[in-house]
Amino acid sequence: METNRQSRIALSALSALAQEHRLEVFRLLVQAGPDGLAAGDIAEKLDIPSSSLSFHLSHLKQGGIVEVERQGRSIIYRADFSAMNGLMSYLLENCCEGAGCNVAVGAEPHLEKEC
Amino acid sequence: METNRQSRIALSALSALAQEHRLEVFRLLVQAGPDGLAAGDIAEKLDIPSSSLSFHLSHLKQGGIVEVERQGRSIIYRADFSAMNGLMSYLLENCCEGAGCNVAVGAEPHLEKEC
DNA sequence: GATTCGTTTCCATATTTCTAGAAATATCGA
DNA sequence: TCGATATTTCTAGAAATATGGAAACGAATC
Repeated sequence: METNRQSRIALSALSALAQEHRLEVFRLLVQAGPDGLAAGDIAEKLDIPSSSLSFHLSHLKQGGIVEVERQGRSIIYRADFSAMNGLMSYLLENCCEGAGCNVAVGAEPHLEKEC
Repeated sequence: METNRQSRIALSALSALAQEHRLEVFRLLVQAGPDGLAAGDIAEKLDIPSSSLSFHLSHLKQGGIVEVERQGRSIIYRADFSAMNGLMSYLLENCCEGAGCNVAVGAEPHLEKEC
């Protein structure tokens, strides 16, 4: 089984997102945008015990899809959009064997692409 | 914890992808395009025992990211690109609180979007 | 209707992941 | 330095997931 670097990265990003709490956290961070959110704010908004949240945040960090920065006593988490791009590219790599197919691909309906 | 329909769908798609074998299978199907691949072909290409592969294929089907069709004795699997679009939209919903931010989003570098 | 082929289901086992309280760590203000 | 605040690490038990051989199944062929 070939487990190259790229697939390990994609796998850890996907595993990071594939959990109820973490998916909620990530979407919250997407919505928060560049300002991000402190761990405590996330815990409060989603009503998750801090130790559980910390477990999940470290998964998201490990998965490379959030960025972390200490700010005083707080620790700020931010969604990493470029990692999302990378993940998508990997998933759709060599789509349709490079044949000029008409499969719609993109984040929004109007973002279609021949691949 | 709000577990609505959309988040359950996204979660099952993500869990489907978040496994080494299944990620490989999905990418193989993406590359195969609209023709898809028979279960046996996948098993052979990836060298996975048929019972294990069947377990994983049913996960991918359950996750809604592949389509299935019987064709004679074979069972053909195909990547479901529209499900991928839906997943992406959900993940990036209300990005940056609707503020005109400049976060790059899309499957490929040139597919950027203000969200 | 018996046989072969492709695939799935069943099963027990092995492994991974999740949970949250308690304790530890780091930062700040008085 | 002390106390309050914010967060992480440690822990072990519970729950979920992965594995692959054997048996069962359905569709085609003889």
